[in-house]
This record gives sequence, C-alpha cells and structure tokens, in this order.
Amino acid sequence: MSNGFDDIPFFDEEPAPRPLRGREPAPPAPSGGIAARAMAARDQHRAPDYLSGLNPEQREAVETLDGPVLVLAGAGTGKTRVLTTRIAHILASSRAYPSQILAVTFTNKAAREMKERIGVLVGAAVEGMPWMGTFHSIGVKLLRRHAELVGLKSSFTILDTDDVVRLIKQIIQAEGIDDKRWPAKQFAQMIDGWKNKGFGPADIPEGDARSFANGKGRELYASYQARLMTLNACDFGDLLLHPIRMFRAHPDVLKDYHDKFRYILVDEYQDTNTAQYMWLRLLAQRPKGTPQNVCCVGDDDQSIYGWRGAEVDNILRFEKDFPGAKVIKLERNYRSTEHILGAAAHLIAHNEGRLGKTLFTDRTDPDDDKVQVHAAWDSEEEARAVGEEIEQLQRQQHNLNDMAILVRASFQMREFEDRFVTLGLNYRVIGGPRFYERLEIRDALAYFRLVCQPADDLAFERIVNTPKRGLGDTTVRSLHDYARGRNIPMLAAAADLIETDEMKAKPRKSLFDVVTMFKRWQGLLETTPHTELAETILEESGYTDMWKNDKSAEAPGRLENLKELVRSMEAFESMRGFLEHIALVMDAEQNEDLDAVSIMTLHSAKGLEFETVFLPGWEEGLFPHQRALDEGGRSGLEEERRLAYVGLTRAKRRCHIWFVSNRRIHGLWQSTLPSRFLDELPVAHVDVAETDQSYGGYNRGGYGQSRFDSQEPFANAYSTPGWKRAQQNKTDATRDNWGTRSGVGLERIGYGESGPRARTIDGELVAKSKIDEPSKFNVGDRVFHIKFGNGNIAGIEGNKLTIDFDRAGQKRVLDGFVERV
DNA sequence: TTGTCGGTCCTTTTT
DNA sequence: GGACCGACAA
Repeated sequence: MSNGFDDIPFFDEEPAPRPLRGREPAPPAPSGGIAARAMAARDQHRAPDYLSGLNPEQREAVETLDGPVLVLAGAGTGKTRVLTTRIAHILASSRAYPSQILAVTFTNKAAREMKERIGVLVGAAVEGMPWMGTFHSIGVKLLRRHAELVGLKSSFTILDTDDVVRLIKQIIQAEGIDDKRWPAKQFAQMIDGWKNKGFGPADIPEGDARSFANGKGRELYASYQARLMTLNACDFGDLLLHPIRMFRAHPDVLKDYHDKFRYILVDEYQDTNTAQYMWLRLLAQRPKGTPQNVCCVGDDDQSIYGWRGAEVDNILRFEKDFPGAKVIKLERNYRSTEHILGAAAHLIAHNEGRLGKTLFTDRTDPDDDKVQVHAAWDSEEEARAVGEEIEQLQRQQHNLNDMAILVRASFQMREFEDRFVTLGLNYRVIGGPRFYERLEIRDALAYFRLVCQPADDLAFERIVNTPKRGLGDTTVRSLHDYARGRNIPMLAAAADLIETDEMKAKPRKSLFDVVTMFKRWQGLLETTPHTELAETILEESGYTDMWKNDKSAEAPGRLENLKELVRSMEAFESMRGFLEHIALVMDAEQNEDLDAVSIMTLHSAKGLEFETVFLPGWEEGLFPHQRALDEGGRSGLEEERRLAYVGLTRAKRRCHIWFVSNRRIHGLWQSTLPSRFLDELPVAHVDVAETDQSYGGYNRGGYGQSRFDSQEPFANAYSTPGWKRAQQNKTDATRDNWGTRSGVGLERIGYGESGPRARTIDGELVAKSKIDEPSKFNVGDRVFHIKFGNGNIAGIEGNKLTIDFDRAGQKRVLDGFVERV
C-alpha cells in the first residue's frame, strides 16, 4: 500500500543538539522548487494518494505553500484534514525538515489529534516535529531554552490557577488590603485578562488599575510579577508574554527562529487572543523579501471564546497583517444532512459581523429527518423525553457513543444524569471536574514538586501541614517571614530554624521530621525509579494513611485516585518529566470502551461530531444566556448565536432541540420563553415534533395539576399555551431591532403571521427578582400556582412568596407565577 | 486546631 | 436548591 511516502527520506530529529545560532541546514531542495514538480519526479501522471481525496478548495489550501494563506473552514468541511495534509505535503516535497515546521493548536487534545493524523500520513517523521503543540507548550519550550533572557532560571515552575490565587491572596494580605472586599480570585481573573491582552503592569489602562483595591491594581500586579520572579515561576499567561518580551528585546534570537521556522500553521485561528496574536506576528512577520509561509485556519462563525479574550478581529485582519495573503473558503460540508445545514446556515445568517460562508452539501436524501423542535413542561419532563428518545434509538441498534446532549450551562446536566441513572442508561460527562484538579491529586503533586524543586514555596505551604502535623498558621507565618527576610525558600528556612531556639519544642520536632523526609527523598530522586519514589513519598509522609483513617465516603475514591496517579507516572521517564507534562496537560484520558451517551456543554463540543445531537434548554435567559446579553449586548448575542450554530453543526444525521416552559433557576421556579433562536430557524428544514406527552397528554402523577390538564392534547408544541403565552409576551414588549432586514429572520414556524416580531437584545426572563416593591399579596391569601396547584401564602419578602401548597408542601416562588383564587 | 453555621454565589473554560 | 467559603466557637 503506497501512500506516496514510502521512499521519502525523513529526518527524525534535527542533527541534535545544535547551537541556536547555527543555521538550519536546508533540506535537499528539489530543483524545480514547487511541490507538484517534486512529486512529479516520482510519478509523472498522478498526484500522490494523499492529495487525491481532496476537493479543489482543500487541495488549493494544501498546495499553496508559498506566502500567507488564510483558510476559512466552515464546520465539517475537513479543516483538520487540510492542516494535516498540508504538513504532509510540506514534508513530502522536501520543503522543510519536520523540525522546521511550527504547528500551533489551542488544546492538547487538538495537538494530539493532529499528531496522530499526521503520523498516519507520514509515519515516523511526525516524531521529529518538536514544534507542534499548544501555544503554551511551545512557549515553555522557548522559555526553557532562553529563560535567562527574561530573568528566570530554566528550571522554572509553572503555576496553575489554584497556586496563582493563593499567591495573590498572600500579596493582597501583605499589602494590608482587606481580602474579603477584594477577593484574590477576582484579581487573578483580572490579571489573566490583562495578560490575554498582552499587558504588563505598566501597560494596563488607568481605569483598570483604579478599579481594584482603591487604585492599587497596578501596584499589586507588579508585586505579583516580582513575586513570581523570586519564586522562579510562571503563570499560564507568562508562557506567552515572556517569549514576546524576549523576542522584542533580542531581535537576534527572533531572527534565529525566523530562520528556523520555514512553515507556520495555526489551528482555530478565530480563538487567538491578543497575546497569542502578538506572539504569532513576531514569529510570522518577516522582513520584506523573506518568505512568510504562514497558514491560519479558522472559522469566524465558530468563535465562542470572546469572553476569555479571543479576538475574532484577528481573523478579520489577517489580510492586512499579511499583504498578498491568499484566502480560501471551505464550504463543502461532509458531515451533516441538508436539513441540519439549512437550519444552521439560516440561523447564523442573523449575525452581522461575518466574513460570510455558506455551507452546502451534495447529499440529499428524502429520508433524512428535519431538525426536530420539541416542547416540554419543565426540565424534568425534558430529561425524561430525551431519555425515551435515546432508548428508542438504542432499540433501533444505534450506539450510545453516537449520541450527545449538548447543554448551555453545566447545571442542566444534572437533570439528565439523574434520569439516566434511573433508566440505567450509560452516560459520560465530558469536561467535569478534572483529575488533576482534585484535592488529593494536587496534594500529592505538591509533594512531588517540592522534592524536585525545593524552592517551590507554594507547594511547601500546601503540604507542610497535610496531613496534620501541628504546624498551623503561626508556624507557617514565621517560616514565611524568615524566608522572605533572607530571600531563601521556605524549606531552607525551615532547615535553618530547627537549628535555633526560636520555636517551641512541638512544632520544632514536626518541622524537623518534614525537613528530614524531604532531604531523604531528594537523595533518592536520582537513584530510585520515580514511581517507586512516588509511593515512598506518599507512604512516608503519612498522606495515604491520612485518607485510610478518613471515614468519609470519598476517602476510598481518593486513595484509588492516588494509585491511578502513580500508575500514570509509569509512562514518563522521570518525576520531573511527569510534572512538566501535567503542568500543561491537565486532562486525563476518558474511558472510550464504554458505549455511553455524552453529556457536555456546547463549548466543549466544538470540534466533535455525533450522529444524533440533543440540544435542550433553548429558552430566553438560558440560551441566549441572560448574562451574555446583559454584559455583551449585541456582540454577546451574536456569540450566543454562534454557540447555537456550533451546536447544530455537531449533528450528522439527527438533531433534536428542546425548550421548556418552566425551569428552576437558583432554586425558584421561573416560567420561560422559547429562545429567539427557534424563531430564526427556517421552516423548510424544521419539524415541530408531535407531543403526545407534553402538556395535555402526560400524566404527571400526584404533582400539582396544571390548569391545562383538562384541555385537549395539543397538536404540536407551537400551539401549546406556553408557546402562545411566550409569543404574546414577546409582542407585548416589541422592540424591533431586526425586523427591517431583508431576507433573513422573518420566516416563522407553524404559527400565524403577526408582523415583525420583537427581537430584543435584552430579552428577559418573565420575572426578575424585585425586592423593593411592595407585594400585591398578603399573608394568608389563597393562591394558585401553575405547577404546584393551590396553597396559602405563609410569608412575603419583596416579590418572593413562601407558600404552603396543598400537595407540594412549602415552596418559595416569585409572585408573578401565582394568582389569587 | 478543628468542626459547624450562615452568607453568598450561581455561564461558558483552556493552558 | 446546593456548593463553597469564611467566621466563629468548642
């Protein structure tokens, strides 16, 4: 089986290790220069196999190797295939060594996938690509090489969010600022935001600086950075910012990398933030006359990370940054049915700031289902109905692995989990609390870190009294002061202090034990296999015993996790190697063998695809989310719409959308309006599902009778009272922002024409909490609630009523949902 | 030093 | 409704 690579000489690694200043050897250049000619030398009539399956646009994106290229790749148009084939093509045509290609992704998952797929194309040569990885992992690699240029030692540690918050808290307290009023977590987020924008302490806008801790924002940021330096540590943002500073301050170093990276490729370009953009521009923009072989792939319609600093503008201004750039659109979709594509395309057309792509497919099959819209009474019924749908598919021999439930917010998952547990339906939650973030794992890692890196004060503080050794705040504080005063690590300070009389006997003894333990472990570091050492550390420190003696329900699971942690170290050469890996890769592999429905947020679904997709919770306030509307205005709404677009385009064959009329939010039942996005779906590609169970038809047992129960079952969801009431409310509050735009947004589904409908940006839940207004109800009033039935008011706070319901017991509800009887 | 009570928060999340 | 954090008392 020939894939066109069999006889191409690949170089596993650059003739290592070479001084940086030395120029890369040019790969054996084919005399003609262009790829096609190189290939033709081997095969006169036929392009290599790896190119033959591509459509013309994809092929252009792969073969345009000279100069800047922007590939606008819609959902399901073979984006990853283009990227990987392009790399294969660069290698096959001997344009560069594997080590001369810089390929950047956002997530480790994407990097892994890319590596795998390139491996399939080119075999072992992929192992020679050290510069393929996430922005952050490449940043680490650069920094380890040149740490001293930014004032670090190359053994620097990488702090995760948890460490950062604890560190910032210390700094806030040290400045004598009230850390209740000015929470460290909030400031950590501010710093992260600044770093995303590429701001150092000197660069932050005056307003930002003033907004925290009575104007001390800048000062605090500066002391945080100073503290990181003394700790020889970086946070995630620094992994980008330090290289940027370094490249700016040392053009000679930058030049070396210009020479080195002959080809630069960037995945998911729409997600780059300003810092990443600056980083990339430094590396990709070359002096005039030198080749700028940069290729960015992205989809502006799938930009859903604006809230964490991603700048869609980066994709929009690519052509300005790289004059003469070739822009290639991939619009042929290989994933979904025409109905799903039609629905998605029509929805996303409501956005204004777009580059404008329209997905199409040749595949038409009269048997394909349209996108189904379902209504349910409340979230419980929604979960029940989705469960039934899944079981039905299962009976038709569909795999659970091919189905996914994509929610807007993670609290929605719970209802589905509960339901699936009762049904005995396998499910897997993706993106929940992650392995390496668990308490016991972080504790264990702190031990390992401190052994490898005795200067890691954060690790020291974390475990010095875990398990309990009688070393409380007082002891730690005095250690801290001593260490700061002498500018030495805390572990060293501890070693000093136990030699003196400054401490009381008890803490002194404990501290002595700690110091001795760590000394011994450090001695074992080079001689003992690292998994064995890890076990020794956990045993001797008393950490495993701590959990063995713990009678709580989680303890056995935590011990299990610790074992798993040690097992996972086997794959690494050393403890240091392991720590480096997990500092950047916080995810652990999921069990793929189990056949299970996936439950995840829309955000984590990006890049995935499923035969059948369920999209619950399409209600105003939830999706689009109220906060996105309040804080993001028009652009917030557009990002929500892109999220909806991402959701729809995950589906290959079947897509079911749900909305409910009642949802419990923050413990209170609220009645909800169907999402405006439902109005934006095209009639031609959508079916409103028959609901024999919703509303009228379903027996809700002894739970409060609905006043609609006596009526006829509804023909379809759009004629249900919830929907009608919703539409009524919408027209009542008409503020028409879009109505006059032509062509889009005016089609409606299954209900009568009534003129342009309101599409307000600040679409609100029906009721909001209002504390100040006097209530129109009195204690003792007899009232009716749509879900809970009749009851008496037991208490009133603002518009929140406490009601003793005849059947449902005591509940707190908003006064908008009850009426006097 | 440890356990319990009460107040607050509640979108999305990678590195 | 419930998880998490900090203050407070034993």
